[in-house]
Amino acid sequence: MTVPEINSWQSVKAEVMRRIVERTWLPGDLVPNEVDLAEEFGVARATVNRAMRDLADAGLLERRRKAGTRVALNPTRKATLEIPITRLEVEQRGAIWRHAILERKETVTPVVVASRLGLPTNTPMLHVRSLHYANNHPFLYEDRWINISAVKGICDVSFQSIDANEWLVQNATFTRGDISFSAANTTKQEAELLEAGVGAAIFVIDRTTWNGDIPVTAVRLAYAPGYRMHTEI
Amino acid sequence: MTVPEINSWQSVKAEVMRRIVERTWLPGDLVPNEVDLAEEFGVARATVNRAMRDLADAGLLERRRKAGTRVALNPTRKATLEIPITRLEVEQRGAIWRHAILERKETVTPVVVASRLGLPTNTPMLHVRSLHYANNHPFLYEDRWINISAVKGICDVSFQSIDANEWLVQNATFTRGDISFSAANTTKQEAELLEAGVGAAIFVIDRTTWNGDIPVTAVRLAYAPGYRMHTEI
DNA sequence: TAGTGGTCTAGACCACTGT
DNA sequence: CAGTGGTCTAGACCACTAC
Repeated sequence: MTVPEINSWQSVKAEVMRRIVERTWLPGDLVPNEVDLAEEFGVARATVNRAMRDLADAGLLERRRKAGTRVALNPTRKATLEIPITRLEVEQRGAIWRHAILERKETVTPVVVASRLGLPTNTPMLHVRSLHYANNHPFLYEDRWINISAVKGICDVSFQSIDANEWLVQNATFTRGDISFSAANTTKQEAELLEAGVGAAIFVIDRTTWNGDIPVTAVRLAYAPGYRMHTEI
Repeated sequence: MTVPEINSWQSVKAEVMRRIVERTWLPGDLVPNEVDLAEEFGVARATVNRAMRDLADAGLLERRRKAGTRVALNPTRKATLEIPITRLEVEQRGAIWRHAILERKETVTPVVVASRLGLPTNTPMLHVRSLHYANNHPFLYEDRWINISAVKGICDVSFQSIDANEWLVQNATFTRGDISFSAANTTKQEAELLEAGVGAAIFVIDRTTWNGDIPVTAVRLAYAPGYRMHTEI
């Protein structure tokens, strides 16, 4: 027998995947329950469970109590994106990172930001605009609003030597966030800052984060033209 | 006692998260090992393990054998993106989906596609270009190359009533894929197809998938202006 | 109401890696 | 070498839900 032995949850996962890929189990099919699979593979049910849960998380299986486990009809594959700190992202590309503060002002929430964060319009906020460079070329334009009362000590930070994202990540943990990705044409201002043509297509990330129910920060990240976000599934 | 009882991996996770958020454990700190936490919380070690593994997956903890578990210094939060089937994505927005095939041709691999897939340039491929509509407005322009020998029966499918992505998803499972997201200015052709201005910023997804080591398909998805991809973390 | 997945436990052994 | 996380087991009870 040259058949790989099944004795770990990873090998169970591989075998189940093989059956899906080779169409032994077709999309929509009900697959055997955990007890039967455990017996067939000669492992404990917990081991089968770990493998099946993993595959369900990946979107290849759909599981429901009592109804059992089915091969996903529309395997909505899930891709995991890492949201890195800009400095590290730049450095990982072998470039030298630096950043410059364009503006840093304590003010109250403008309407558009207030509604996005669910805050009253007179909430005191810190508004920081900055530009990140890779090897002295503009890399990212960051426009950030920070809820002062949610982040202790924020007013004493100059952000000259550390960027807002990195400081916040280390000093203001958040529990949940909202991210959207889109494409936009540069405005005149953005074009100048990013040293790009007016109207050039740029990749934009809008992110809002909360700590429990308290809004922490809302930020718009506009990447210089040519930026790609990459992942594997 | 108004303290929430700790008796499940979710409650362990919540308590550990609370300590991170409230800065009882600071970024970079070594946290107690699983045995100690299990004793403190009055649960089994497997339960603690499940919670800690979950937090490590989410990027809040860094774990290494022997070295122990630390609060992540740079919590690279991971966002999970669902890559849906276009028809479902359109229908979920309450719009009516339809699609049109612009071109469908069996040919050999052009150099640029061959190198991306790692195939010789004379490999027989199916080239499909199509346009997806939401409520009769252009929604997505899809330019796809399919490795004929990797997908049995592909040549008999007309893609008139079902789109290529959906057919492939159900008939040609893949084991891994490569996705990148970027922004681009429309070309003249794309602008006409998507009924947008020339140079409008569009959101682009490039995806390549393999089944084991065999390349299956490479596709470029160009979304009409205004498209946003959204997720939560 | 019964079948299925979800989870917990207590104990064990293993794999990796810092010292 | 020894400490830590990674995983497996056997058994148990629970939660959800299709029927």
